[in-house]
Amino acid sequence: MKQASNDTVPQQEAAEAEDMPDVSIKEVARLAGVSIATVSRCINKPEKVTAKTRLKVQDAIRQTGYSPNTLAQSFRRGRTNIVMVVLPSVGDPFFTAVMSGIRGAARAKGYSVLIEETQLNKMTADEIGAMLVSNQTDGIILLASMSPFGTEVLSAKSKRRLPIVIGCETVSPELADFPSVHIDNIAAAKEATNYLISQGHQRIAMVCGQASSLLTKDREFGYRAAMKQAELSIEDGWVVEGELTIAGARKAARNLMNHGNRPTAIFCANDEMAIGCLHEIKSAGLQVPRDISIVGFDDIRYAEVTDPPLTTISQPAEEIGERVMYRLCRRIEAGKGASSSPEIVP
Amino acid sequence: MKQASNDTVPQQEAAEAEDMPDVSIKEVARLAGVSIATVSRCINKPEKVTAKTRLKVQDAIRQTGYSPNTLAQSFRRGRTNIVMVVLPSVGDPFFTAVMSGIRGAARAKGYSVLIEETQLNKMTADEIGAMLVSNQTDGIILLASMSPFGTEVLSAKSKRRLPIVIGCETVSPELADFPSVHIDNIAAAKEATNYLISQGHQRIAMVCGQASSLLTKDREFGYRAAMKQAELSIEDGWVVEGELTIAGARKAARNLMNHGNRPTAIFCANDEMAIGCLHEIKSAGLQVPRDISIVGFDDIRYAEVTDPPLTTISQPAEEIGERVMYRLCRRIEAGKGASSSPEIVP
DNA sequence: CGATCGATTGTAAACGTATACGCTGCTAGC
DNA sequence: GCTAGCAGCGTATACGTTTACAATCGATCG
Repeated sequence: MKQASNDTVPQQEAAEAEDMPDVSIKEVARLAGVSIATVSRCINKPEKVTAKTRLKVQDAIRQTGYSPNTLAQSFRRGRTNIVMVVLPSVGDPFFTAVMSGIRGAARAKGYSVLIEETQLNKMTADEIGAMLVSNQTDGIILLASMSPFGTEVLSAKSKRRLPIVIGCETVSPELADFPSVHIDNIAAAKEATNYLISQGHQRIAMVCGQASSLLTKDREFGYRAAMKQAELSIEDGWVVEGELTIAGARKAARNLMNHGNRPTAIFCANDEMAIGCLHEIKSAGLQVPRDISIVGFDDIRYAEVTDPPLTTISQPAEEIGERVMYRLCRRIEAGKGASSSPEIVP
Repeated sequence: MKQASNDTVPQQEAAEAEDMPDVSIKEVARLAGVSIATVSRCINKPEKVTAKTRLKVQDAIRQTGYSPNTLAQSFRRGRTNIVMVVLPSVGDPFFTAVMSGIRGAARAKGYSVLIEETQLNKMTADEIGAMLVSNQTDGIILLASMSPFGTEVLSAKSKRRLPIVIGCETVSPELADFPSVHIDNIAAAKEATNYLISQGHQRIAMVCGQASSLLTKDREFGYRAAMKQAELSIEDGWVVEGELTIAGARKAARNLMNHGNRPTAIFCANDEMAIGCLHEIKSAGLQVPRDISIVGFDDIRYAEVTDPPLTTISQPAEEIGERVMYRLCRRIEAGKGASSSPEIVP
């Protein structure tokens, strides 16, 4: 299990194509015998140029191996065609699926995607602010709650007119102004809880994430609502807050198993935690679902290969990703106006 | 399970800070009563400026809410402080872990990370080429094999002097010039196979990825070497090539279970496939490891929560990520020269 | 006190592209 | 054949920043 590295410098340098370090539009213009304006037009608005000159220019481009300096273009146009996605962790398969949708839409629209994580290397508010304000990007998709970072976002947004769209995460009051795409987490959590109730469970616990995650808080809210509606009581200690990781879930599961009034079912705020609970419970010698039932949330692909298969609430992750990206694109292209009316989709 | 969207336009506009759409260095200079050069120096080389003027300038900056135009900076400096990472799929937990290392190092060095996937939306060679050549980035980390995409990389590299470092993926001959960081996959695969042999297995199969992935090919090579060394034969149909997904692995597992001479052990090229095999075999009513043993590769975090726990070859994923990023940084900073001698690390 | 040198600041050019504006030449209508 | 109109192209400027070089200021030393 060794790690090997080699670091040889490429030697075959002057190959068939003598490498041109920096061929600019000027060189192309000179070679084609036209002005740089014409070259620029050939590239960006070919219909504004005669077929003849277009050919000349295209030849020159091919000959020089010219490709426009993206940095200069970005600078001139004030556009980078890069969007930033802020999410808690790229390790979460759910966000991975959302990213997949975002990326697909981004590719279709000609954008690159820059990813920033909030959880991984605990960022400071300053870092977040700097990140958002460094306008290397044309817009931002927030999949993570920004609430721990104060209102930096707001100021960033008001100063630079940077389009921001929120996905997945429920919108906190101070961000209510931004467009957002997400499922109705409260309703979905109610559904999950009702499912357990319909199976005859009365002592139902919940494992959710930290308070900073509005997402899981909404799910907790739905759970409590469903319990109340069914007139079932929630004992102290049945709602466990843990890190949104396997390890965090294990700890939560231990707490629940040691509870004086042990629940017969657990609703987990996401699948990763459900998987952690499942394993911890089985490790403790209990059986699932005979002794304790578990329901997860997100329907990540590992949910199908657990033993027993995990019951989970499915989110159309990719679709959410696509939608949020397209929404952002509209925002970017529209500059500022053009807001669409709210949509509801199944 | 509804999807709700709201798209209201922010209304509270002229808050306390009247938003300045585009305050440039000129405005700051005017306000501070100095030249723009001095302002620039205050920001980039504060030691070259008197404390008094520095204060004046800082005041002006605060007053105007100025922040440098990153696009102009990038253009001027010819640097974006963005690096690109090309990988097969962000969904793979192993690459996620590598990314985590990359990202940590990137943050430390002041870089943002732009991620591109090759597998997800099957890219054409042209797309890859365009991606690589659009020099919005200061350097590229290749975690995915570029072999399906021909030599675009090479030409991109020779034209622009774009630093490229390869990680994880074994280096194919035409890319041997680039620095790379990876474990010895052949040795690790041998180790895995030898482990199974030491457990008394004689009929050992392997599930690996497509031919395009040199990575899994190397692992196959190691497997074959170990088998040969132990004088064990490999029957036709024992080496199954499948997609590097759970579904792909299931199919492979079915093939192996239906094999006339059914193997007693399977070595999988990665954990995701191992998990797929595991589940498919259990679904077929066989027991693991009683009937068939399974060994995976990568040690992703879901490996610990399978039933039974997965035996797997661990890679220092984060460390690889860190190393490859630091290597790239050196490349970027050194411009062109400064190659270090090969290192071997446990 | 004056000259010299170093520290500090200002001036101006450059990076590569996009485009507003003006000029040229062509075509068509009379 | 002349002119009006227009398509095609060139000239020149702007974008915001960094930096080489010049200029200025102050201080120190002779």
